[in-house]
Amino acid sequence: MIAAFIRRCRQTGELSAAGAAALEHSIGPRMQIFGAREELFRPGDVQKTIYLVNAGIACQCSVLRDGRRQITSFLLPGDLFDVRAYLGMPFEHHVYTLSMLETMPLVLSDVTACGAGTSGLEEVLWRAVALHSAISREWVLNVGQRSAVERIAHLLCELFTRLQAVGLTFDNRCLLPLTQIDVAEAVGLTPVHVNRTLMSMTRSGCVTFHRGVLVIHDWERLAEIAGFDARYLQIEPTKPLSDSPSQATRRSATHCSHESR
Amino acid sequence: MIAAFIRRCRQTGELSAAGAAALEHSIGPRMQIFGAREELFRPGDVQKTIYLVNAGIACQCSVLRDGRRQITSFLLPGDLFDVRAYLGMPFEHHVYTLSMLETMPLVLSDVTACGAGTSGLEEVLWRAVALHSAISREWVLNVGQRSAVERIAHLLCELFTRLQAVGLTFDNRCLLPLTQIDVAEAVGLTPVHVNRTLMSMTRSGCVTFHRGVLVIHDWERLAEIAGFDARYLQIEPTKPLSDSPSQATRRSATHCSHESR
DNA sequence: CGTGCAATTGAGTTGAGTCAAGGCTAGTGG
DNA sequence: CCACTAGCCTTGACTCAACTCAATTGCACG
Repeated sequence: MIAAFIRRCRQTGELSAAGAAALEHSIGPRMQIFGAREELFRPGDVQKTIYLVNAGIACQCSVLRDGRRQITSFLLPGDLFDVRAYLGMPFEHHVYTLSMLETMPLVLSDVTACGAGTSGLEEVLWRAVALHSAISREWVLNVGQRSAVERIAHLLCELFTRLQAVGLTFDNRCLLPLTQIDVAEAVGLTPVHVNRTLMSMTRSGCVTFHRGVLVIHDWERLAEIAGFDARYLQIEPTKPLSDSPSQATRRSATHCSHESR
Repeated sequence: MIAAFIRRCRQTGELSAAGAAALEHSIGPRMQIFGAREELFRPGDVQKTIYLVNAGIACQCSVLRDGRRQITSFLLPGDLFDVRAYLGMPFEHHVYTLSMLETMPLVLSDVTACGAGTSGLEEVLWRAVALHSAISREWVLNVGQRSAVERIAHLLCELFTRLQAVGLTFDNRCLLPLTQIDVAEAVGLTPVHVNRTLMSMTRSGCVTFHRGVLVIHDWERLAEIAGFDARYLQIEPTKPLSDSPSQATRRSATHCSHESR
C-alpha cells in the first residue's frame, strides 16, 4: 500500500520493522485519490496534516502577480508534504497534482504513536525535511548558475534518481507525467526554449522525453552535462543501465517516438 | 549574549521564559569567533553540532566544477545552521563567513535538556527549518522568474526584514557586509550586471547600498518592484520608515556615499 | 606608496525570450 | 465513425536582457 514510502524509510534504516507495521496499520486505510491537474492547496491554506504521496506526481508552485510561475518542488511517491503543516503554518504556494495522485494523510498523533524521539517517525520527518531542503538548495544552484541544457539535464537526472529510489524505474526508463511546460516552470525557462533544448538533447542521443516517458540512453553523458552528483539525494547511486549493449539507439533520432510509447 | 536568537524565539512565542534562561545558561559560555571570509565547512564535512549565529553574517555556497558559484542562503544573527548536522549528514556545500562571526554550538543534549517535545527547543529547530525552507523556495522563485532589478530588490527586502526582526536595523538602514560580488552570487547574475542594476536603483532613489551599508529610501517602491510579501518570513511586517519627512534624499544620487558611511 | 580587491564604465556578443504560425494527438459529441 | 476542439509540441524570424571582455578608478591595508 504505502510501499514507496516504507521502502525508502527502511532503505535508509530510519524506520524499524515494527514502526513500519504500525505505520501501515494506522494510516493504510485512509488513502485519498485526486485527479490530474487538481489543486490541493492554495496560498493561505492552513491545515494540520502532513501528506504522504503514495502514487502519482504533484508539485508546489509559486505564482507572481503578473502570472509568472515557478515550480519549486516535485512531490514523488514516498515524499511527505508539507512540513509547514506540522507547525500549523499557512501555505504560501500552490500545491497541485500533475497526474492522478494517491495520498495518505499523516496525522500528528501517528507521529507520536509510532514512537517519538530519534528512532520513530519523528526522525523520518526530519530526514524528509533535510532531503527537501537539500533538493531545494540544488534547485537554487540549478536555476541560478546552469545553462538551459544543464538545467534540464540536471532535473531529469534528479527525477530519475528519485524515482529509482522508490522502485519506479525500469532499466533506463520511467514514467514521468510532465509536460514541457511543467519542465519549463521547474527550471525557469520558457516552454519554447525547453522544447528546442529537449529536441537537441534527443538529437544528440542521450535522452528521450516524450509523452510522459523518460528514457535515458546514456546516463554517463547526461550526468556529465548536468554536473549531477546524486549524493545530495541521500540515495546510494545505483547507476541506471544505459541502452542495452550497443543497440545504438543513439544513432537515429527518428524512432524515439517508438521507444517512448 | 545570544540576544538575537532568543529575541526571535520569544517573539514567535516558541520558547518559554524558563527555556530561554536554560538556553542562555547552557550555551552562553561557548561562544566561538571567526574572522571575515573564513571557511567553516566544506563539502563532505560531517559534524553533529548545530550552530547558532549570534552576530555577523555567513553564507552557504555551492560551487560547480568549473567555478561557477551560487550562494544558497545567508545566515544572519539568530539563525541556526545546519540542520543536516542534527542528523549527522555530510554537507554538500561550503559555509563561510562574510564578516566577523560570533557563533554558539548547540549540542544535541541542549535540545533535549531544554524540554523536548513541542514546547522546547525541538520546536525551535522545526521552526528554523520551516523558515529556511520557505526562504529557499522563495529564492528558487527569485532566481527562476524575476528580472535583475526584481531579484536584487527582493534580496534586499528579505535581508532588511530579517535583520529588522532581530533588531539590527536603524530606521531605514542596516549594516549588510556584502560585496556586490556576493549579491551577484546570491541572485544568479554577474557582478557587472549587479553593479549596473544597483547604480540605476540608487539613481532612481529607492535604495543605496554602499560599503556594507544598506539604506532604503523608499520601502514601498522597493517592495513593489520586488513583489515582496514578508509573510513567508514569519515575521509581523513592521514597515521600516521611509526617509524622514520629505528630506528628499532621492533627488540626488551623488551624496549617497555620504549617507552610507 | 604600492598592491589587491571592489566598484565602475564602455563596447560588442549571445543565450534565451517573444511573437506568431502550424502540426499532432486525444478526447468529445454529433 | 468522423468532424471538432483544446492542449501540447514544433519551428522560424526577430529582439533584448544579461553576459563577456577589457580597461579604469577608487579605496583600504600593510
